[in-house]
This record gives sequence, C-alpha cells and structure tokens, in this order.
Amino acid sequence: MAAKGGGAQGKGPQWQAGSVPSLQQADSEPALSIERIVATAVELLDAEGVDGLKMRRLADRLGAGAMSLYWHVDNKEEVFDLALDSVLEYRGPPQGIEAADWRGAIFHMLEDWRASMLGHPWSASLLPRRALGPNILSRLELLGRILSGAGVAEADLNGAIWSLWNYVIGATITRANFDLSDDDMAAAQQRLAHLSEKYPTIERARLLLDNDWDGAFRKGLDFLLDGLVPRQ
Amino acid sequence: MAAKGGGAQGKGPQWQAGSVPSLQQADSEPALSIERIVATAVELLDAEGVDGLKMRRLADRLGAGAMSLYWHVDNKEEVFDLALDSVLEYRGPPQGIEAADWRGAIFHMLEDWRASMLGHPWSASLLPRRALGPNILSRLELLGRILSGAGVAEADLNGAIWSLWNYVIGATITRANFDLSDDDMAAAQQRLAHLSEKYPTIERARLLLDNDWDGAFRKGLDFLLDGLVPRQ
DNA sequence: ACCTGAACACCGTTCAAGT
DNA sequence: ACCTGAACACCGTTCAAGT
Repeated sequence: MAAKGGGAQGKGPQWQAGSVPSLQQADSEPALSIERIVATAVELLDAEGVDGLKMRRLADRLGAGAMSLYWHVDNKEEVFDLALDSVLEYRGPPQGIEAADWRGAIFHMLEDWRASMLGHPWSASLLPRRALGPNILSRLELLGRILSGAGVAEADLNGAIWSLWNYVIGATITRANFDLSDDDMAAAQQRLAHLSEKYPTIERARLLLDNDWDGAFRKGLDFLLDGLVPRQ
Repeated sequence: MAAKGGGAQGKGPQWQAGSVPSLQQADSEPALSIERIVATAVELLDAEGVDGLKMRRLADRLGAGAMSLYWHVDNKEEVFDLALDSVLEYRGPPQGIEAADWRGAIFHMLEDWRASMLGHPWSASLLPRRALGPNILSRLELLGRILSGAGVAEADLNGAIWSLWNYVIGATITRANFDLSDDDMAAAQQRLAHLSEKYPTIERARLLLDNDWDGAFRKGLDFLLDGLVPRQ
C-alpha cells in the first residue's frame, strides 16, 4: 500500500483496450507499458506454461530491471488476469451466418472460444479461478442474448448459460491437459492395458487414445442445445 | 535419483488401499506412513486450499521433522496425486436403485462424484491436471459399463464417457471456485451492475447471484443423457 | 529402514533510492 | 512519473549424516 504513485495507475486490472502506446525510444527497447507486459506474458505462458511465468523472467524478456514491473502492475495475479482476458477476445461471427441462425451463432462463438483456449493451453485451467474480464463478459452477454432470442425463458436463462459455460470449460480443460502430454497419455494407456482385468470396458473403448475430441465436443453441444432451447 | 532405498518404496504413487498400518508407538505420535501423510494432506488442503499445502507445514502437522516426508514420497506432486484420488472413492449405489435403472445409476454416481469434489473444493481443479488414479478409473469403468448396458454403441462409448466427464468437471470446477468466495461474487455482481449498459442481458439474468447450481447440473445432465443414450 | 538439520537454489514482493 | 538493486521471507528439494 502506498508504495506507488497513488493515481489511477496500478490499482487493479487495467481492462482498457487499445490505447495507443506512447512514443517509443528510437534506439533500444521501447518503454514498459501494460500492453507490452501483457503481450510478453502471453508469449512466455505459451512457451513455458503456467509455471514458466516468473516475474523476473518476464522482466528479463522485456529488457527491464527485475522489479520494474511492479510499478505497472500490483502483483503476479494481475498479470495472469490481464493475459487471460487478452487471449479471449471475440471478433464476432463471420459473414456467412444469418441473423436468424441462433444455433450457428452459438456454435461459432463457443467453438471459437474453445479454439482460443486450446491455442493457449494454460488459459483454460486459469479461467474459472480468475475474475471475469471484459472479453469473457462480452461472450456471456452475447450468449445470453442469443439464447434469449432463440426462445429461452427469462427464468431459465441463467441455467442455460452456465450449462454451456460448464460444458465448454470442462471439455477444454480436459483436452488442453491431455494435449500437453502425448507421451503421458500413451504411458497411461500402457498402465491401463496392464490392468485390463480391472478396467475392461475403458480398456476396450481405448478411452485415452481413440477419442475424437472435436467431434465429441460438437455432438455433446448439440445435445445440450436440444435440451436447453425449446423447439418452436 | 538413488537418494533413497531403491526398493518398491517411494517410486511413483502408491495406490495400495487399506494395508493395515504397522504397530504404533504407545506413547507419542504414531510412525509416519503413506496413509497418515495422505490423510493429513487432505486435512490441510481442506483447511487452507491448494496454496496452503507446503511440505514443511505438512510435516509439522504430522509431528515429524521437515524433511522426513521425502522418504515416503518422491515429491509434492505425488502428495497431490494421492490426496486427490483418496477423496474420490465411490462406494456404489444405494440399495434403492434397481439394476435396470441405468439412468438412476449414472445420476447417483455422477452426483456423488460432484459432491465429493465440492466437499474438497481444491480437488476439482486438480483432477484434470493429474494422473488418473484407481478411484477415478473405477468410476470411468463403471460409467462405461452402465452406458454400454444402456445401449450406447461401442463406437460411441468414448465420446459419451468424455462428454459426461467434461460436463461434471466443468460444472464442479466452476461451482467450487465461485463457492469459495461469496464476497467476491457479490463484488463482481456489483461491478457488473455498474456496467449494465454494456452487459444488460447477464445483468438482467443476475448471472452470478440467482443461479440454482444443483438444479442446473441435474437438468443439463438430463439433456446430455437424452442425447447420448438412444431411446429404446 | 527410517528420520533429521543444514544448506542450496530459487521466487514474489518491499523498500529506499535513483533519474 | 518511472525505473532500479539490495534485501527479506519464504519454498521445494538435495545431501551427508544420524539411529
């Protein structure tokens, strides 16, 4: 407390989008800024995973002294919050989708969401633990609007939104984690095979090996929507 | 490597259940054992959360020297693995459920699973990152067997199992995290209300406040099962 | 076989100080 | 306003040593 300026700077997450970065020094590294910090944090997370993000390493990558970050950011948690939300922006449906096609709109948004998270495998597990940033809130807002327009009753809206959220989060976290370690998966299946007397069904199903993640995701989503949105 | 004995001891997770603990000293603390370590780790995790589990504190609680744990366990990760699986044992359906009632059997197992994880709020987020222990595998095996008996085709078994896994994991992780911080939730909703021009739909839905988590979980599960298991 | 304290190599963060 | 190095209070883990 009172360690830094005391203005609006450095107090909680900065959700401002795209404010033009100030003039950069012509010669060496550009000045530190929230934008550069967040972008570099995402790079580091992509390259090394959640445990790879250390404040000192982040500062290093930015060509800054180890402790310079703490003027721009309260703590490491805030770096996570900002990196997470920065990766979840939604640019909207492509031109091909009709306004009336609520199912297509939902599919596009949720599959895009899942793809964004799989593109940054650290992000999915982080999402449920962190505050809801503006990009996430926008997606939820859009989801609610589409569902509402598709005929979901006001009283059911909450349950419907969370059911879809839960499904997407669960599917993506699971996939992202199994994705990270193909070797581990094969090893696990190996161990399974060794115990096939105890787990014959999942051994037979080749649970860890043959799953069509993308197809299963779409199929389950279809079923959920069938239930959540009443036929008209 | 080669720091410890070299026998079967301390090499990877010990999934042995209920081997009788050896004689305890009559006077002070009982001897260290995997069972005591795991049980105490669960206590500590329940009381202080994932970040509260430190090797030194765990040893303290056990009345042992700080480094004694490392003879029984390879590292902290193994403590997590063991604590996690120890909390996920399934004792089977109650007497009331008929053998033919596959839907009731699935509901019971999955709701029990969810309840177990909510009873140890650190467990849900840990599960997708860790190896699949025997208790988890048993649940998956049971799930596969029931689905298979209910008429799910061999080729669809994988997708069905993972869809349900994803749904349960997603729902529980979300719930466990929001559960941990009622204040945060109210604060978040406060911030939302302040921005209700930007997020009118989710503001109107009182997204964070009025959700009936248990009801929504059952409903979504119903819809998924409707889709996954063909009508006969 | 089982337990231990000292010591190492980190990390996040504070602080007083620089420009 | 912005950046910095030294220093503090931790942690997980190794190691050589005890019984």
